[in-house]
Amino acid sequence: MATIKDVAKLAGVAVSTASYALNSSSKVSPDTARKVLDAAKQLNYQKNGLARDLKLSKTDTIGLILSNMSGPFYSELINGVQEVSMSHGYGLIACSSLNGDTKMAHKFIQERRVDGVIILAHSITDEMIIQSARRDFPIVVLDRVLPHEHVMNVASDNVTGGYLATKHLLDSGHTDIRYVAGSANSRDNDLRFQGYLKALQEKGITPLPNWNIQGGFTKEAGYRVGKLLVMQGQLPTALFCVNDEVAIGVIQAFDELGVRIPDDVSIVGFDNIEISQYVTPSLTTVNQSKYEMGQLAAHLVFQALQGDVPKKEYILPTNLVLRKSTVEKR
Amino acid sequence: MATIKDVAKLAGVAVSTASYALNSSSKVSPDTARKVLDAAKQLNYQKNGLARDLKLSKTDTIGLILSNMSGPFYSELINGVQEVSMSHGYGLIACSSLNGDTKMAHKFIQERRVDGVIILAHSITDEMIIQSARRDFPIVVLDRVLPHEHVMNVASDNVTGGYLATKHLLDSGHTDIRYVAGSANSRDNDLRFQGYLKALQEKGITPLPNWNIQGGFTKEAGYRVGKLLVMQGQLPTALFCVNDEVAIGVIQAFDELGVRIPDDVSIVGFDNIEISQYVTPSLTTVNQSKYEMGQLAAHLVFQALQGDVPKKEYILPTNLVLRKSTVEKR
DNA sequence: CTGTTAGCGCCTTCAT
DNA sequence: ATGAAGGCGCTAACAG
Repeated sequence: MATIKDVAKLAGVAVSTASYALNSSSKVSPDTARKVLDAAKQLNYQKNGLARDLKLSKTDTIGLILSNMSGPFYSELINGVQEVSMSHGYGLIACSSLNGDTKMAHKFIQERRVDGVIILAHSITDEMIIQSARRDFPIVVLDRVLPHEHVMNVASDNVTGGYLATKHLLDSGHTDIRYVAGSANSRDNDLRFQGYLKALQEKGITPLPNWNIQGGFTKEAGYRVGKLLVMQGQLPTALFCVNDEVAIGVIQAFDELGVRIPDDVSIVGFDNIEISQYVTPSLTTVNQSKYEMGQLAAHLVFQALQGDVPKKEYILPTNLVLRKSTVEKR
Repeated sequence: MATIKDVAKLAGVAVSTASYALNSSSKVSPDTARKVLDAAKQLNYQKNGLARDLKLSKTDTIGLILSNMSGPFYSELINGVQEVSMSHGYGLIACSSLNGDTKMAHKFIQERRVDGVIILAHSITDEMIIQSARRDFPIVVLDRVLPHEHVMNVASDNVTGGYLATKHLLDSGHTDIRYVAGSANSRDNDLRFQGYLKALQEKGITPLPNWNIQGGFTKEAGYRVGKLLVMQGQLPTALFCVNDEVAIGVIQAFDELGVRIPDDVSIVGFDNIEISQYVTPSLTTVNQSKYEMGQLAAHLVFQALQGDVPKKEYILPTNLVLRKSTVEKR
């Protein structure tokens, strides 16, 4: 591998001059510049970015840590982050902590391989985050609350989302509305459940303990719950699922067992992932502003990087998307 | 930011000793190791990964360049790459060249910020790739042919895929089968079209020029083509679309205009993206082994990194997935 | 087992 | 406009 030294030698100039030329500084005469560039081409010179980053103590890139790079939820979020990063002349690299493998995340967060980081992965511990957040290393966490001088929190309004979903069902005449939960230790899950409870309470309905059904966050979990519900023979008239994937699993189970949606059971999901509009029946769901979330997160990183001290907590609105999986109860 | 020097000083040892301790080398006594680790904790020391990478001339991570990190096609591919990378103790970082922004890709490919790279993005030019491929910097390109000593090619069997799709339609009694194309300069598109032609020829059918319909690779393109076809009033009985997204766009247009699928028109897609099973009617399509593709690509990178010289070209099988968007012609 | 030291490749101040 | 030189933070010979 040719280094800048080789280029300088071949061009017959000093290293510093070569560096200037290569970075198109105006401090170098067009003539020498051309000589240097020629030499570089001849040697197929490629700059070592690591050396440059080390020297300058910055990478001009920000990192995005997801729990699963390929999940359906992330598409729009990524686009939001990407757009803003690009407009600031920064690059974006993403990694996942799939199966709890935090190795790469660790490299992002603890080893200065990026200038700032956005985290949407619960396998990254609060402790790890706190250890690294500094004025010159801003961290934005999505969907978790983590009070810290240099950590910013962005989340959707899960409570209102849960409330809207349940309210819609209530307004449609349903009274037996169950909640299909995600994992117990999830904040999202709790918040959505809170919204659900609030709506019920407003109507003076007290949910039975078994109305809160333990599920999970996956389609498979939803499928299992769906089957179980039918086999137990005690179908409610409406179901609010912690997210769309679960809802889709339930729909599939119901479909196989001859339960009609929405005629027998109305279903509402959460997230408004792309697939939700394509399933049959199309899924009524709570929309999160995923694209805006990505944009905001990235904006915050750059503000902090520029020395501003932005507000630390942000809640993005959610709204109900009416489709065909819910219907007025007759 | 504390450096290893600070840690060494606080622990009262030399930097090298600190380095050994921090990297849990056996050359250091448990006692000193503890001292060093304590000092590190006290200073909240965080290693500078860039310095380490520069010194060792390796990053232990490989890069994945996609044209759009958030496309529906990539999920499984990413998982395949990720799994293999992980099993080799390497990290994986991904970037996208969305809107032709090759800045980050450039950092991956030309600036040694990763140890090897997998490219599935046509905005990266062959020239750029050739410039960087070396024995110690393996590059795997997906869906393009690029003969080069240190570049490996992996692709799906697009021709057979196109053939199978068309053959299925033919076997179902269709004779007026049109092709909805992607962009003209796309190799995938050409290959799938070739398969289509081959199947027609076998049956002695000569396609009219207007059977090859210019579309694009997106849902919107498909939607436009769908509308156009109906407005022109000359519907074929079957359609083979360059990919699933286009097919879904067509389905949507047909649905809105009252054209029944598959009764009026049978439709076959390509890729078997996740959504294709959820649309109504579910989409008959050609499956690509996306997960295996990711695995293979990663494997090749690691083989090359270990000094092996793997075969340069790989074609992965495709197969037809029968669903409800096609039917026997009556 | 521990300390000294030479770079990895680059950028940039300071002289000239 | 160009050159010499220091140093970013780390690892790994080498010497003791």
